[in-house]
Amino acid sequence: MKSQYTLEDIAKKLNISASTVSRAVNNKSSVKKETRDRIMKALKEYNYTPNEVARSLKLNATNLIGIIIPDIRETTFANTIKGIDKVISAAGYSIIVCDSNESKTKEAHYLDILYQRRVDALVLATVELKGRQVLRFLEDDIPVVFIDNLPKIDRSIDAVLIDNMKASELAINRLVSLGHDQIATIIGSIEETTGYDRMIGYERSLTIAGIKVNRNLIMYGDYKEESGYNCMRMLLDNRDKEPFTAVYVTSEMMSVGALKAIYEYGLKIPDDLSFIGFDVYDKTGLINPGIDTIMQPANEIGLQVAELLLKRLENKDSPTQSFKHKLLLDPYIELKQSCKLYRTRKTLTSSVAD
Amino acid sequence: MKSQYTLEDIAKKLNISASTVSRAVNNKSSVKKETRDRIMKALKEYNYTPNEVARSLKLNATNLIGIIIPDIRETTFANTIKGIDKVISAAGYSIIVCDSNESKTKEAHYLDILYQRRVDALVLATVELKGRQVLRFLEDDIPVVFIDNLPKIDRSIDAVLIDNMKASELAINRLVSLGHDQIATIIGSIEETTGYDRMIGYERSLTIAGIKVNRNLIMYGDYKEESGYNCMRMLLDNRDKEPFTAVYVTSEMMSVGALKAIYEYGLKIPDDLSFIGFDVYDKTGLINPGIDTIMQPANEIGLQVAELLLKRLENKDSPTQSFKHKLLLDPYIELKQSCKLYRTRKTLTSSVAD
DNA sequence: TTGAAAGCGCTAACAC
DNA sequence: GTGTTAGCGCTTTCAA
Repeated sequence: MKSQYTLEDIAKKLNISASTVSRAVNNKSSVKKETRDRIMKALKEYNYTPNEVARSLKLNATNLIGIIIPDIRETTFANTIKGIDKVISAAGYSIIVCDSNESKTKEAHYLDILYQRRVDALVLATVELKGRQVLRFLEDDIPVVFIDNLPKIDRSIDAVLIDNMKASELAINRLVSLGHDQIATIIGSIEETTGYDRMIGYERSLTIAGIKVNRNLIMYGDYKEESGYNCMRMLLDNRDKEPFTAVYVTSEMMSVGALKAIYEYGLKIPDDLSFIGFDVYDKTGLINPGIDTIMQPANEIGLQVAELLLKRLENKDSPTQSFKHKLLLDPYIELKQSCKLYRTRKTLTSSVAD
Repeated sequence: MKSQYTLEDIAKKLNISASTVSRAVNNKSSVKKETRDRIMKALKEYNYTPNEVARSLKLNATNLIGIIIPDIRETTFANTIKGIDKVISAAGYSIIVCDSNESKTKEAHYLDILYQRRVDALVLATVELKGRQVLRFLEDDIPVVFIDNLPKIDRSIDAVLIDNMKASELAINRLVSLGHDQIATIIGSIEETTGYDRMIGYERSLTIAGIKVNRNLIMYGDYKEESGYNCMRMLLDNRDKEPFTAVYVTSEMMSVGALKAIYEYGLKIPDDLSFIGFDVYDKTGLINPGIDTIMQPANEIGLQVAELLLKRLENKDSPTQSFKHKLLLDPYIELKQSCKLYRTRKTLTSSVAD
């Protein structure tokens, strides 16, 4: 008993036309109840399943969403994907996931593939800032939503991001409120909007708090663990000349690197140094001491991306340059035990923990 | 300037037939060099991209692999997907990822969708043990590879798993070699092959070591954190009647739950209790004390799945009941600081750490 | 070496 | 309400 029957097959068995069967399958207009019932019965009997490929070709829509991310193992991306999948699958779409492994070449390759596959929309956490390849999608009016990072292209685009300035504000305000006024930071590449905004947020919060920005306390890394480690070492090596009582590190892996450097120096957190990280996920709750961290609402990002996508997909008719959305979601801060009250210029033997 | 040209479009511009252009695009037999060059030039000029959907329909192959997993946020699954993607994308396939969220209903739904989409193959970490739905794929000779867990179906299937008996052996042998002979364990559901095998491995290793299995030291959970917590509490509550000096917990989230219970009781690891977990990922290295853990080679699993898949995909002609593979990969143990030497029946005040 | 034609499975005018 | 027809973009016989 063969299993892949076509509309034609079913139609023939019932001595009716394929179009009528199609209409019944898709609950389209006007099929006589009696006919519909016969069809439904046959559909079940022969275990008919529509062929999405043929449908896609005919309708010029694949119901497929392409997603390219630099590393699926990063909890924040996995969460975002999960959020997207949840909303989008309920609307009849599926997602093709591509892991560019932080490589521009692979990203470019995947963009080609996804274009060939005629995905209906694209979600992109790009590592290629020039974004030339993406233009093709935009020109064809294929919705593209950027996450995590914005490319430098001369065109209005859809994006769902966190408010990175606010992220830094959360961190700095927290430290300032604990009495810190010598706060070091490790920032990612300021070539990227993400890094740039986080730096601006850092500087602005300090300024607003009446604290002078000391550029010697700002280090620039590349989001990887090693750069966090190296930057932290440099800060610590220089600590007698440029003292600081707290440090704010702006990515997960740089946070990890920085913490390793700190522990290597034999320093205790929070006693010797207050620390705020970024995206330091602790699913297990076993990280000890717990690290205060700024977090992106990764799942929420996914949900918002999906909503935006669906909106775009529904209004495919709208003009090319329809109004684009740049959604800025709020980051939040997770308080654990890595920050401590600091009494400036006072001689308390031991400060009180928060 | 429109961007989606078809073969026909290109052919017309060159006053040749679409079939010739097709042949050139696919590097097929016998196209005169001169014609080929003209075609290639035009392809570039008009920025032609083949339409995979049409190709899929014609060739009855989508080059799409469906993957269904219970939770993409689990590091082990993310790793496996990454492994699969790496190999498979190099071979021209893409993956559709579906997160069943541990729900049988969603799993069933996704199976439907993937079947409709005519994926060329399926990778399945099933939560539905009966696996009726999967039969359809098998009947159509669509390759299916199981990971993580085996369904109870009466049919030979492909699978890539770890050797779960060996996993338990690694854990128990380690503890035994440290002198422990009262070893508790928390096992997942033994309805599933995974849990069953881990239990057998536990019992066998003890027996081989000449230690009598004490069933009161075996608890059964459901892989979730809460069950790990509850099981551990029961063990601890009963510890004066059924003493144990070490515990082996067989899943990540149960490990986390168990550890929380242990800490709540004010016990110190490894001083008061030696502990071996399962899949306790510590990407950051910040878990303190570090937890000894059995690990699945998740990325390697992905690579093997992909290789197996490609093999199946190449031999589509082979008979329905071609020889199936059950690949058992080796788990490994990660040693940190959660186990300690235990001198049975001796009165050392403090044991020596490993 | 190339072209014509058929057809993959489906949907949507359009006619009746 | 239903059937006929055309066609989505591609590949592949078969014939020239």
